[in-house]
Amino acid sequence: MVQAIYISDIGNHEGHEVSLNGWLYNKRSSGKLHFLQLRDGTGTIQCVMFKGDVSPDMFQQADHLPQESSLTVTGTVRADARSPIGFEVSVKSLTVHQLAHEYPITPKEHGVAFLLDHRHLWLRSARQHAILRVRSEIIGACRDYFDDHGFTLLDAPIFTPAACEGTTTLFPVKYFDDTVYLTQSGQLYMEAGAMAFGKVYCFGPTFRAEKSKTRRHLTEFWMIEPEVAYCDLNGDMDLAEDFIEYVVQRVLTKRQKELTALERDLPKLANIKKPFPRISYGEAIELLQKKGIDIQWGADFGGDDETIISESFDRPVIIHRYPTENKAFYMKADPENPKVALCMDVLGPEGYGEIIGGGQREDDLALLEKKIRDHGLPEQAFSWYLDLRRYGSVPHAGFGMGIERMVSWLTGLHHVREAIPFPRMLERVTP
RNA sequence: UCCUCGGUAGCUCAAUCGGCAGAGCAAUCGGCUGUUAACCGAUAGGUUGUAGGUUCGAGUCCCACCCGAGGAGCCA
Repeated sequence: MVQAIYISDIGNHEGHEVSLNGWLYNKRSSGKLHFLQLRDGTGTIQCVMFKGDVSPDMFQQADHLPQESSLTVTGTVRADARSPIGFEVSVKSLTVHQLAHEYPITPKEHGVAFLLDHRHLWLRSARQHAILRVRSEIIGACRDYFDDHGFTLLDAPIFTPAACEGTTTLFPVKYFDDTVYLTQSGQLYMEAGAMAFGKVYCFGPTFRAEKSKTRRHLTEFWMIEPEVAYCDLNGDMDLAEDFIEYVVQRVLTKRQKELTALERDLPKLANIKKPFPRISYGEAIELLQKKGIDIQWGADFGGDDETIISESFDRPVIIHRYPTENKAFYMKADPENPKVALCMDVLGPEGYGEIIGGGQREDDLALLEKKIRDHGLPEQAFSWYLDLRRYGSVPHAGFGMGIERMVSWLTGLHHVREAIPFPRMLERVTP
């Protein structure tokens, strides 16, 4: 019995006969030989079949293999300087598991709409493969970071009774005779967790029913949210900075092959090291004004404004202390200047926009009650949350990081839709 | 929700002023002993998003709707 191996492991089998289980990625023919590009999920390798080496039937069959047919190829591993991976397989026999129907995604150009309609097949292409392996590494790095720094994973619920922030649109779900909503953040639950465990994080899907139609938005995305008791805004920024540095450097080390395949500028990522520049909202406004932008204190940053700010630095920039007005009710006002909140955003470089948003939470019961009233929120729905301020309230802080935006930044994507296996967007929920 | 652009063969696109519906790739058949999005020859492939209207004649002009892409606002 010939040993079945993965293509990623091919280098350990030079000169030996092996079997490869996979799918036909592409095929070329030259009369008396066939070049079969076989992929198995770990890589792609060229399998060369000479007419004299196999039966006439097998050679004829190999000439009529549709793209993505499932195959087992048996042959001898041979070093070859012409191969991009250094090896080829000289085919001795071929088993066809299924002759694929005509495959819609050809090795030519396709439009985005067509590819998204065939997302379940698009995942097989080399570029998508590289992106999603980087995503997998990013998620692994995020979890390892928090696990190794004393955090406890505490899963937040997906069904929630009310808005976390009131302003953002939620997806209603029929829940027996009631209506509940798909979560838009696990934060409030993480605050409960921080009071119980000290340091916690959650990682799960998040839903926003905003009718956003931009390269940075999905209606369903994955967010990782740490929350730390006895932590202030500065501690929160320290955590975000250390966390991002770890994730970026780890992906750079372990997924260099994928990043190179995606033609990512590696030195730019290697440069992502602590400390990150930290500027206040007010300083960001001044920076924009100096660049000739007509913007006044109190205004929100638009996408273009964020890009201008982030392109002024060679690494992520932390912007802190935004105006309290228009910010979520749970954000703590700065005791030294109540017009601003102890919150922060981390903007990715190269115009990638907001990667992280977070800050210090309001820990005073009376102030929090007042803010809930001022925001017109149903006090009853937040009574459990207010308990956290009744029973041993302490300063605490946290943040949320959008996984897809991180993936987009690190892989250099133009749109977050490629950063998740099956994107959900306005007007697109299939496949 | 608003603004802009688009919808023609399975895919990517062309079709001049309103005048015969076209090409490349994929498919099918044939050729080639080193191809790298292989190449060469041939065959087949169409309700031009939908429904109205103008016209001798509409892929092309007008109206409505559907779908998609890009951007804005909002956010991670």
